[in-house]
Amino acid sequence: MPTSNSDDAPKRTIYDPKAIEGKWYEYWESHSLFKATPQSGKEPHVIVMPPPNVTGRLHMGHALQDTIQDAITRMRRMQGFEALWLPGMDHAGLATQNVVEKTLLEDEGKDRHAYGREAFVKRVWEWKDEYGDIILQQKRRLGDSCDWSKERFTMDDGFSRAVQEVFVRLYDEGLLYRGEYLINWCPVDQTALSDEEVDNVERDGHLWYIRYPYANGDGHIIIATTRPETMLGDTAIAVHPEDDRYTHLVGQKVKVPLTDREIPIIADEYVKQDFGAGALKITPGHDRNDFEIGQKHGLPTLNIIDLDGSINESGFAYAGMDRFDARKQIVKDLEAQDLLEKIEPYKSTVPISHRSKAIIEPLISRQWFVRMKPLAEPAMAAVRSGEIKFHPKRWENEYFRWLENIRDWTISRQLWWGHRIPVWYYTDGDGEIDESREFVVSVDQPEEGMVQDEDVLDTWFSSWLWPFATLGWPEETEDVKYFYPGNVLVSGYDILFFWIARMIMAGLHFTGKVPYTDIFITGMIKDKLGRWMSKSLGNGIDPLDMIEQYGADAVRFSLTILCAQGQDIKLDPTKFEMGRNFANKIWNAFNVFGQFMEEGKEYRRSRSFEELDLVEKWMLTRMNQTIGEVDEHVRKYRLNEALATVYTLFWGDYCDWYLELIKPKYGEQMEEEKIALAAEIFGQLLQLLHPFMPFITEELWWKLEAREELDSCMTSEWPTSRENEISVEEAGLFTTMQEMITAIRNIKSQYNVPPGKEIAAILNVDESEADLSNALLANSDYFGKLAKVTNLSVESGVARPTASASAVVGKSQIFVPLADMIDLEVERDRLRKEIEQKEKYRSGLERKLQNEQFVSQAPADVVEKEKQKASDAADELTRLRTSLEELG
RNA sequence: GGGCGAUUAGCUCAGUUGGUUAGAGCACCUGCCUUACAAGCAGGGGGUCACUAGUUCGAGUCUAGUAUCGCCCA
Repeated sequence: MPTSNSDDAPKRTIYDPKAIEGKWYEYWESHSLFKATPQSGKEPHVIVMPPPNVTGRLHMGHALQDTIQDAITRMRRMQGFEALWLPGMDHAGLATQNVVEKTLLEDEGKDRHAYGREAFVKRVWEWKDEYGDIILQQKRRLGDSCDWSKERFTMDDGFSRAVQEVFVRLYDEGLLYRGEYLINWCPVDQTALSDEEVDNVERDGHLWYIRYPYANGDGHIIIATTRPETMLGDTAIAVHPEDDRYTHLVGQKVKVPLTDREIPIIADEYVKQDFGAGALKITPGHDRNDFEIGQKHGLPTLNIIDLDGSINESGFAYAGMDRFDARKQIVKDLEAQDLLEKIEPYKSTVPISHRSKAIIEPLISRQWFVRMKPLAEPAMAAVRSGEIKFHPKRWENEYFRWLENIRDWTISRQLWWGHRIPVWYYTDGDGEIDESREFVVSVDQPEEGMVQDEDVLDTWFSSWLWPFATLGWPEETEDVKYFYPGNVLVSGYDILFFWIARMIMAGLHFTGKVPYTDIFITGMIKDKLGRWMSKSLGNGIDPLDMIEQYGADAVRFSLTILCAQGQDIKLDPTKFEMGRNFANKIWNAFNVFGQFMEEGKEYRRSRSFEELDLVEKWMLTRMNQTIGEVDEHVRKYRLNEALATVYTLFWGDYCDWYLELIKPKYGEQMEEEKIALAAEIFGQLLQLLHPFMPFITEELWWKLEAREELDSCMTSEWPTSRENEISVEEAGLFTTMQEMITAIRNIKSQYNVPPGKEIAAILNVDESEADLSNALLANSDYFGKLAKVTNLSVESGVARPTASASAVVGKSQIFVPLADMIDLEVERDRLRKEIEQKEKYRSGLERKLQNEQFVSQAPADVVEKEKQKASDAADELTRLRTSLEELG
């Protein structure tokens, strides 16, 4: 009876990322290995990190983008660049103010007004100091190799100065103005917003058809509206100038129901004749299109909605009511007066605040604006000329479309947390602003007694300066001179307009240079059903949980391999198993030779390339070919391809074939020469993997040989392809042997021969292939190790032994004698199936070659290749048929 | 309404300038605890590349159109 003894059970070795990740991050950071200095004498490579919100927590989008930025940075560093990845945070005006306000309300029951501005801002700073760098700590868990000594915050002193100087400069240049225009007002956050902060969403609503009675006589005109409450602010009815139904009415007046006002009927081509009843009410005070029509026709503009979203004192009976309550009441009153023609269900587009999700109220307000057209022109030119390239390229279209239709930017915000607008007003005796005197635009207070504008600037008005203000601009610092302009920006398409486009404008306008030459636009991370991850859906995947569960390297590996050409990523936590399994594979692969290494001993290969074994030459050839491929993929920003290439090399070639062949039998020692080469190649693989999987590669780097303080895989020199260690011919011989071994394994599997069972095999090699014969004879042990062929004979012109299975590889035949195990019918089926397949393949090629146009028009090398394939296939078919005949 | 993207194996996705018999991971089937790894090894099955037409010697790849899904802008 077989007994099981737990002591005999194989020892399980599983890679434990937690045991090493913290240690190496601490090592890198404490030894200042992430630091970049202008004095290095090297060529700089610069990436500025998109600054996360100070209130933010690490999410999968950060994890993806940081992984990419870090991989590029680490690779460039290894390639000899002075690689700077500059980190920092954004003060995120509204978000931060909201967070602190909420905390104050919960803890102390006070709102910010109870505190007062100065005290409140002080509280926000205290909050920032306490919680503000959580996300940056989280980024360290990912392995981000940024230069923390250069960390910046958009509200720190130097940065604030830069923001205010930019304001003054734009004002002096006539690119910044104050004025009363229709803006997006958020009644919840009580501030103006830029167009980019407003989402237009389709909602189920209604179309109300309302009768406006003629002022002089009977009858009425019917208009259709989605917002009946705004009728209180109507200043005209518009019809299309060519609409026969209405042209005779133009110039007449109608009564605005529920008010005492009369308004004219005007003609404007903007009106769509087939929409509603073909007549449109015009409310210049609360609709952007109506505002433009109003301007055009010189209509008065009535403001009927207050900043809190309620109807103001101009609203007759509805004054004081919330805008949506007023809508209900107005509809009810219209109905009562028989002025409501009908109600239709209607999908209308409603403007929503991106942040608060409240319905935006367009209203007239005095704000500060940036004139964007003059800034947009050079920004477009920089991309059009190719000076800046988008990856993938298609985002250029989106960029152009936005810039071509750009509108002025509302930059003032009615908040307390942010950069105070550097504008000063004279006051009268009571301390009130004296509007009769011109304001002064200045960073510093121009005169005693003047008061500063109450408003602050849009957060993006500071972050658009990020690529250079972080380096000390407007001062001409060493950092600015050396590190600016940068190289690559990595970001998601969600902030293409908010940030990326504006940074290009700012860079060109203020420094005269593009801020970077390449923009890598990533896809967005979605849940496995393709939905955005959100708190409300509860479908988010926390990167820190994933790091905890699978390790940072695994998370980075999976995110990189999934990140293809800007496509969104549908993420499922099980995807990280891919990375975890690979890390475990790497870990265990080291043990194959690592277990034989003596501590402190140096292993250096003494054999030249020519003296190596066939499999070693093959492995080095594969290695040296692949390094170039990896570089090429990275150059084209195909990081997924680069990583997949190394993955295949490591797992498919190094582990599955090379290590399997060089590892010693149980109980035997491994030769030092074998260890030396295995370690040499392993080291290069670690280097190629390091940018993607920094922790495990660093750990194993130190196990590979004795290192000195300050050594690191991350600062080691990136491997280059050694052309003199490539032998295509010998690698080809090995590849043929791989095919033969696979064929034998296949036969064993088909005949249910246990993989471990020892067998014999006969290789019938064509006389023309002496190199192959020699290689097989010299390396017959490969067959023993990988297919348990203990008795291999290599011959020419032999016939098939009876009771054997066969296979064809190139010009060679393989016979595997299987004694009484052979089932002739099974073997015939195998061969017939293969002949059928091969014949189909061959006839396809023949057809192609018989096509005269192919032969005459296709490139010669393609035709030659096809001919070779056809003749190879014909050879193989002959051998397969012979085998079948020999079976009888 | 305008623009963009996607549609490839059961699932999730790669596929570069048009040129091997279209690949990977997971899942599935068979056999393996073979002393690095069962988070593994070996072998295998599985595809009308959404559809239609075109360009071409040759199309997953280029062009036009259709369908479905998604995103952005108005």
